[in-house]
Amino acid sequence: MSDEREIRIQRLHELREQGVNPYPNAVERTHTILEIVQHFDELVGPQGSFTLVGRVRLLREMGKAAFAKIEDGTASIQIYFRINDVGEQAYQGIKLLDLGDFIQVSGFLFVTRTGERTLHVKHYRILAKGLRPLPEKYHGLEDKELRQRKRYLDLIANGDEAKQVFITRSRIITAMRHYLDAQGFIEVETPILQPLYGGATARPFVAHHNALDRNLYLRIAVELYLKRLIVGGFERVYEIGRNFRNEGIDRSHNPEFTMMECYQAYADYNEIMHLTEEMIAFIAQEVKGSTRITYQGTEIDLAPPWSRIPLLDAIAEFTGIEVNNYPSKESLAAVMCANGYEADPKFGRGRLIDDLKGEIFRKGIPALRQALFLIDYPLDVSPLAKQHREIPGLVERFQPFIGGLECGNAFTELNDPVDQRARFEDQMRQRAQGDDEAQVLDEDFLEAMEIGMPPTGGLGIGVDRLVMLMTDQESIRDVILFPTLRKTAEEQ
RNA sequence: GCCCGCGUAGCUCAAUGGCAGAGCAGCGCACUCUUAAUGCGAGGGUUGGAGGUUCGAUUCCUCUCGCGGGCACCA
Repeated sequence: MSDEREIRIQRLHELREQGVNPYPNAVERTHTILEIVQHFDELVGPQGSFTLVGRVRLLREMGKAAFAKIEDGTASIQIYFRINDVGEQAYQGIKLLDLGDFIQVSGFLFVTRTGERTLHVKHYRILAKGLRPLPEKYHGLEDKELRQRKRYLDLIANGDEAKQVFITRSRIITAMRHYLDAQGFIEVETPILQPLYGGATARPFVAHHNALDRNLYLRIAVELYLKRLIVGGFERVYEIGRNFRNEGIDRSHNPEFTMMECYQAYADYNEIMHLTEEMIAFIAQEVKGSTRITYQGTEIDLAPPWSRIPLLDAIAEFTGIEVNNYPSKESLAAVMCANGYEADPKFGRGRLIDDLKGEIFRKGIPALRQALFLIDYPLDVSPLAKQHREIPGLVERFQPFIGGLECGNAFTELNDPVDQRARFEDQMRQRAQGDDEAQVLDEDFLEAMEIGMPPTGGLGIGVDRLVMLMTDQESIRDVILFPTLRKTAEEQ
């Protein structure tokens, strides 16, 4: 490795000795390569003069002529050097060029004998010298670890395919903003460093602020801050931002991930369900040109309306367990074990029901791979959601599932401060019993709610998972440019 | 955290209880329309790391690090 680097450094010195600056400040460029490629037929001919820039991706020397391929951010094109045209001295300079160098080339356009559109170079100069070799040109970079650790190499070596995921990601977020803005939502920014964390069931990362000499938490959700803004009189707010949860890493979890949360005053979860399916269908239409997507081999139509399935009905249908027949956690745990499911006795009844939810998705049932809403969840695992208007023990909560991926969470927000305090106190009891993921009581938030919070519907969407769906990626690490990884051997 | 799999040259991959190989990249030479250019030549490795078994380990065993998959946890 250092061999090749040494050689390139040597060439760098040679360039400097010849009075050439290998890293000039100013660049000339008349066209992007894409502009040239798209209008080639109009521009072709020996009278033309075009100046392009790009990275050298291929270099074939043939004695007194040479072909290369350069690539800018838009496209790539073949270029042709001939000793008669660039001059002997400049031609010898090609020997100091390496794959990966950036160059600026000027010349006219022609078509080679074999039909390749090519720039015939009259003048060139180096724009930036690369000191390390690029990944192999044919197979590209296939090592998943290297692709993630050194994303720049992935983007170079695997080209359009690698870039497309992240271009689509950007478009998805843009489309999401357009949709919400058009619905009258305003985008806000709330603290990432929080004195108390809340809004989700998760362990936080802890940071220390030196000047204040206190710990702050990286947010696990933005929920409680957005609700304060609803109290403050904003009717529709949203935030798209990073959340941090101190938990394991797997195909659908990264410790830092992007979530969109929105809150709409005077709405309930039925209206939010409508918003959710409309928004995701809109995004698909904008990004894919269709509401139909294929995820991991399954065709999914995101066009509304999606089916709405009460959670307990789904569990009954796909596990045979009628949860309502087992009103205590002991009886539910017993029937779960009898049916071959694990039931950890330290969990509450709602949590057992939530586990059954996980089980039905693990079965890979085709009906559950479409876009759907599971609705009406147990109260004790939903401390921020309002009690169901008709069914005791449940709350008005739903989760959108697409392709079997849980990609959000929403409810009719609890706005009764007395009930909210009781729910927090229940969470604190669970915390005292050793559940370190139970939510913590936020007195300032309760005070806000006591000022008066209108009936409100709220939604959180896991943006990374939405990107996975729209780009047909099986791992969240493939839709995050720099996913969280372990330390390398050198770092330890 | 637990279980399974993987880790060989810069990249993509072979191989074997007995001298570790190929293609691409790099180096030298030749070649004025190439297309993963071609031909000739010479290089390149602590086989992730540490230890053990063995006359001999890259191969077998133990530990460890990293990656992937599954489980657990969560979204």
